[in-house]
Amino acid sequence: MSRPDLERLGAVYPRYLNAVVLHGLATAQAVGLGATDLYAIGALTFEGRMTSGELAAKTGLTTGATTRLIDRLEQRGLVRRVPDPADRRRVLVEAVEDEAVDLDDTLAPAREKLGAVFASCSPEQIAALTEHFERATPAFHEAIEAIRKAE
Amino acid sequence: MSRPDLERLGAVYPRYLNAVVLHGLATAQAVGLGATDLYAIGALTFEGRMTSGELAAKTGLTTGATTRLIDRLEQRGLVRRVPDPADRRRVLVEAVEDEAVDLDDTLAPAREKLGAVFASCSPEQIAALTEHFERATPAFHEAIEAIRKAE
DNA sequence: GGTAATATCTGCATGAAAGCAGAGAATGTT
DNA sequence: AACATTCTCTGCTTTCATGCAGATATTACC
Repeated sequence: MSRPDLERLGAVYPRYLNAVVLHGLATAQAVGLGATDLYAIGALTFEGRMTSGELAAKTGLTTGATTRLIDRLEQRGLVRRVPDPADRRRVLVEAVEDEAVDLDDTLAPAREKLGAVFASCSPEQIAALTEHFERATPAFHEAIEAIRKAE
Repeated sequence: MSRPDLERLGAVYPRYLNAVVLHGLATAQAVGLGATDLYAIGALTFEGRMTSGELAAKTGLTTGATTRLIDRLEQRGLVRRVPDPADRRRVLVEAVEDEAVDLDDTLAPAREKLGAVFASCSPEQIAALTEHFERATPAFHEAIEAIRKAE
């Protein structure tokens, strides 16, 4: 791979990441949630129900703070507490589908604009992007883990 | 473009974005900054000096809150206030290079892991990714603007 | 030159998020 | 059956980012 290509990527990529994060912050603020709360909803939506403790690990919060986080989300009807039948100390938390309406509205502009970006891609480009996202996602999660361990 | 391709992208992409945002949050926390503060540094680094008011517009904060944001960053030596010679009401803010050492360390894991992801791409894939990032960045910024207007 | 508009800063107040330490409930371990 | 461990929750406290409204300084307009 030629050097100019990599240089261009190196210039573009940080700005891109910055924009993604800022969009996340703006979204959270628009729906009246903290950024961590918004992430938690995402995690619950994408990965399904999990225990309070698992959510604490994912968010990097203490278990106490996580209880409060779940309280907040439950009060807004975005999330539901379900007792774990197998271990009654545990609480399973699951996202309430259909209740994230305003969140959906807030994400609409991004969906629209990025939809346009993707729509003008060739199938080969879509394939390349999909593969990248698939590989980058675990990379970010590993980096998160490394960051937290280093603290 | 075939439907299965788009479905796969639709499944992967939200998780990817979630991971990026979470990484941003974890990074901010690791260096002891708020998420907004971290974004501000990025904006100043990538776009160069700007006035306090411009920074307020970019972050979505009031000018008062932005003054405090600059105070915080200045106290840590990450940012510098420079009087605008053309208009002495204004204050230009610029990132202090070389001072973001711990931030660099915190970003190191992501750089490494994502570097590996990019390194195993063909030149064509790199080109597709770079082009995507270039087009997605303004799309996100437009979406941010739309979100804030809708509020 | 005098008044209005603009840009940043300050004081004050508030709300919200998170940590910590201990309580309560359930499970496992010997 | 007793004890230790695990999981979530609660009370309390602290920290901190942010808004708001007014103060101050500078520039623009008439």
